[in-house]
Amino acid sequence: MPELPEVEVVRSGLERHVVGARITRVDVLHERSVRRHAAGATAFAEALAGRTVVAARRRGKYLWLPLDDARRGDAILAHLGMSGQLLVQPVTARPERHLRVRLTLESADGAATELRFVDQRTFGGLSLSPGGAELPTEIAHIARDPLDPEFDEAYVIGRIRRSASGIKRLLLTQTVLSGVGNIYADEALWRARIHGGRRGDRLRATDLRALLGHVRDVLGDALRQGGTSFDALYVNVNGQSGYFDRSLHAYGRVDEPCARCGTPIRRVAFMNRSSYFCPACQRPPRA
DNA sequence: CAAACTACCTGACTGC
DNA sequence: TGCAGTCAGGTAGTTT
Repeated sequence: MPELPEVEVVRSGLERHVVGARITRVDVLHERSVRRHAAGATAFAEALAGRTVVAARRRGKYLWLPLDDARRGDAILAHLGMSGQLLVQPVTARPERHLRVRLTLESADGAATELRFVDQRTFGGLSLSPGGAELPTEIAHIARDPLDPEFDEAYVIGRIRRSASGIKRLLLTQTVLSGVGNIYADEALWRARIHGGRRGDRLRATDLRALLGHVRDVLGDALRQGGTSFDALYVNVNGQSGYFDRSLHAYGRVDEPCARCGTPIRRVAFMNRSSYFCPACQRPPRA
């Protein structure tokens, strides 16, 4: 399940293997994967043909690939959703089961490869952002992520302390800070010994500073290990799985002993998904 | 305006 | 063996 570390692994792979390549052909095999491109699949394919990828950027879980011709200043915008993958493959490789969009590329030395968007659950997708080379307007509302050099911790703490929502819900709100999903939210809260149901406006600034430090650490740790992978749905740009799941302390560990105190990890329903926490280390707020 | 809820999607898995 | 039900969860859009 791609969160920020996984998306960053993909971005750096694209930077290495796709920047500088020219798009010679686009095949949209599943309309839903380009649904964010309002003009439709045919227009998407026609607009990309002949263009050259000049960079690979990221904010939170969004990726974009600015294209040549600075006057146009457009970019391919991508989100992996739940199960999306971007794979660089030789043209001879068999089509993947859930191959949705295929970009045929010609690198500077004339070699042909393919950038393939593969996505089982089709929550992800590609689109063309007309003026989005610097920051696509479609994601202007997405806050900076904790690994961004210009991440404004004081601003984020201020936002949290003015909200009556639970802290886990706030960590998942991409307009407050971006890049954190269910897995890393649970891990950071476990590290900080804070229960996800505690209200933002009832947390001390010092505790929030520590929590955001843990968020940064857990994202950084996962990034150094190449991202998390649970079910082979996520693989990086060359098809390699991450292995951070072995280092998780809370997420997915229901009934297993807490690594700090031995109390069994609990699982509770939360926003149509699950939250995992240690009921001893992370004291729930009064109802 | 903030906060909370729902639709979207496929495949692995569980229980009868 | 088959089949219905559950679960995984990020985001946009809708409702409260």
